[in-house]
Amino acid sequence: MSLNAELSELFRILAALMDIKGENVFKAMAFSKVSRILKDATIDVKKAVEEGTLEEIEGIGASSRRVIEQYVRTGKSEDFDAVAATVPAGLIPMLEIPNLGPKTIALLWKQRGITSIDELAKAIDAGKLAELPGMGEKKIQLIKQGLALRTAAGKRIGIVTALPLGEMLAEQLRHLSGVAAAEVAGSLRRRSETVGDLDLVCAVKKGAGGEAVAEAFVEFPQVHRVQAKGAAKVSIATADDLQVDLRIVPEEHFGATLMYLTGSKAHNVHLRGLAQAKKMTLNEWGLYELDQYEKAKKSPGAAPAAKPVAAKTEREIYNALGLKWIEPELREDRGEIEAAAADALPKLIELKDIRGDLHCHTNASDGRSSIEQMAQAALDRGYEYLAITDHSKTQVIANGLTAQRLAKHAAEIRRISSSLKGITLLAGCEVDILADGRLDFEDAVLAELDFVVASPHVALKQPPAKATDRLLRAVENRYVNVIGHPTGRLIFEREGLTFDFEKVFKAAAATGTALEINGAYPRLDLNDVQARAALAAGVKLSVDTDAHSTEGLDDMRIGVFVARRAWASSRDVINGMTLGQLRQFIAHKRK
DNA sequence: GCCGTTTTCGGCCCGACTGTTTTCAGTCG
Repeated sequence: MSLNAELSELFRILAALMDIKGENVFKAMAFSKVSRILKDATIDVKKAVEEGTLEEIEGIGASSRRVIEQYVRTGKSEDFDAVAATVPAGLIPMLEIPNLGPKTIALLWKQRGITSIDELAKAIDAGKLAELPGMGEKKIQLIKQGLALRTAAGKRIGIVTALPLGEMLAEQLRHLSGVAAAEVAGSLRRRSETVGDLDLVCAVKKGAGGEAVAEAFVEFPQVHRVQAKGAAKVSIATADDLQVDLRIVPEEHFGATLMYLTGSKAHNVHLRGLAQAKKMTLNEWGLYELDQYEKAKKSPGAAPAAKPVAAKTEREIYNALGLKWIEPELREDRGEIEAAAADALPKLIELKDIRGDLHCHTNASDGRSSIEQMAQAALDRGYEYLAITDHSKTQVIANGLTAQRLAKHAAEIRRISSSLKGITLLAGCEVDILADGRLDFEDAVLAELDFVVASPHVALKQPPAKATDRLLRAVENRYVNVIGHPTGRLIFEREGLTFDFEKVFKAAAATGTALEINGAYPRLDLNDVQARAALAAGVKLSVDTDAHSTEGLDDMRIGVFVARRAWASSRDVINGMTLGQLRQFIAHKRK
């Protein structure tokens, strides 16, 4: 775990301890914020401490700074240890149990001496929870249910699984009578690489009731269990124990609810702060003048009886707050609100800006489709070019090409390319970056190719210093145009390489080497935060699919989501270039 | 704990739903 990650975890636990201790909730929120800041940070915390730049970071105050500084120097924090000594460590994981929160955990601890999940389970079975204040039979059953669910609840699913499900549910909602609009919201709308649950927003037309939609929704075939059902909100679980939350609102409030449910939480909190500064209040019903809102009559599930400043569309609400509309992918409170206020948001890349795919395989190595089939599929997707980049010889398991086979393959690619209209094939290779940074082919072999992707496939657990040298060596090779899936991580499966990002980004920018956003799930490598830091260092990105079949080319959509979350414009991405520009990019490095 | 053209003290985002409650606390997002 990196130092940033360790500290982020430390503050996450510190916030949890505050919650359980029943400290001021804002204290816990403050620590949570520090945890999030450290998780998102692409800065090197150690360096920030050494250079004294920690205090420039908003949200990190004197107390947190003291903890960070001591931890960086000594690997521990006395402040943290002092708090941790007062609360049993076993209580922290209990916070992950659905339906069980900090107040109840503290109650169980103080009144029944329960200090771990195991003890909780035993206490329930022994009937020891009865007669606690506020603890009825239903509540005990809820906690029991939560215990049974906890493994599933902590499980996140990938965007490639969640997106089709979410889009299908939204489409089913749109077909219900009285429904004006339905959209996916939540982290899925922000295109996070994984999601913990699904959020949907449904707008009903005037005169139509939310009850009917709620009733119809719980009858959808995907619904396995209903957890809560009101006229404004329904929570269900699918057969796979994925939670789906639906909000139902009158259409004139659709934008406010969509915005609220899209989040992120940090983004929303920041916006509500802005609203307050303007003597307004922002909630899922809309943006209201504070004095009018306070006077207005309110009842659960119904819009407050006040005229909102804005509510119908997201754009109106952002504008009323003095902001440009913010793309959902940016809503992480990573500077997008400040940028929106300054009209300095990037024009995010879109799928239609992509002119070609620069990393794919054919049946010459481990792909399933032929050169012709891949070329036709690329043409069908409107591409101007396609680089065919089969594996190099070390990838025996992937039927990697020897230099001899590669030369023949390249000739074949060029022959087919010259017979095609509307698309150019680039004869390339995905050459292995060996553990020591040597490439799997000599320069003389690479020099014969039009395009080279160099990727690490093995030795993905080597120490950071070695990994840094390894990648730098590949970056500095004049024939290497893209570093493919630079870390080699696989979501949920392996962490991949850690290396000195700053150093590698700097070298990539200086040499004219692009870094890949590999759109093949579960790679998504670089990830959003890394890719954004690369862009900030002046690096170009290459958004590719690593397709092993014609259908694999469709993963470009996912790759573009990651690029958008990295704040990338089309000009930041080499396969947003025309073929002529791309050839210049390649030639420039070879000079 | 953090922050400041509204504040160095006193605020800090806000509502829906459930359960145990006779008016609210806890959890969730």
